Amino acid sequence: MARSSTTSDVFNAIAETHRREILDVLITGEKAVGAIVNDLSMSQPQVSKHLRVLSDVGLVKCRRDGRRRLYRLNHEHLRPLHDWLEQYEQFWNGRLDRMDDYLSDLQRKESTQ
Amino acid sequence: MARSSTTSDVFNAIAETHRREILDVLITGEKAVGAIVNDLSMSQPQVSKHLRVLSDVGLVKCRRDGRRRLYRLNHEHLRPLHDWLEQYEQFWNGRLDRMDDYLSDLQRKESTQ
DNA sequence: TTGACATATGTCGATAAGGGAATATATATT
DNA sequence: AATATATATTCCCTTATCGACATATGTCAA
Repeated sequence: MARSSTTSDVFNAIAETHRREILDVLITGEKAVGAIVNDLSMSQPQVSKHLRVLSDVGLVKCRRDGRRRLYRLNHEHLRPLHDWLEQYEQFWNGRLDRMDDYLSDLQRKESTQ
Repeated sequence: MARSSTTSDVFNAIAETHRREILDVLITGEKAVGAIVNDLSMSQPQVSKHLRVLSDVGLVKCRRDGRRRLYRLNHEHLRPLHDWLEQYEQFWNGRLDRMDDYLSDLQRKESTQ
């Protein structure tokens, strides 16, 4: 068996540097494919295909505007990643992380009330 | 060019379900390869190979103990993931997330003092 | 309608992944 | 020394990736 498909889940989808770059570009807001092509140095077909993958896993939504297609982030679908990562956050150091711990505790307490 | 190698960075390393499972098992603490093989339903060579990948990207550390090898998490190396994800956290909803925002603000303020 | 523009899709080649089975290596035991 | 145990490595196979290039699809404008 080969590696699991990039469209199988968010983890595989964001494993690609270029796809993360596309998401990063979309943070600033809705963008047409051409705009993304300009921002990053990628061919148009390349961008379209990566957008397809991102779309398949739900990380991105599309809207037509004339002959252009405007893509935007669909942040909620990064949840699985966030949730998985959260298990490990307690181990990190530094001020912000101690804060995170505090938050987790807080949430834990709330959820048992 | 094909997809970038799993050993190239953390993102690719954790794209594999089995590798995430291994990490999850190691959350409880140091474990020998055999123990991991027992916990998950994977062959020993399979586990060893995945451990190799995880080790290459630094997500896991190894220690010898007789003829066994004890593996443990190396949480800090999940940082890149955490940092990348953080950009998107502001968009999420719910109580905990509003808390996260609050924390980010707090840190931002502190860093500019 | 014809042509320009924006985007999507298909094909091909090179590369590498992940699993299975077999085997190598290292360490302990007798 | 011989054997058993624990783990790593190698080889082979099937499959999917990503990028390049070419082409199809869809939409607007004259």
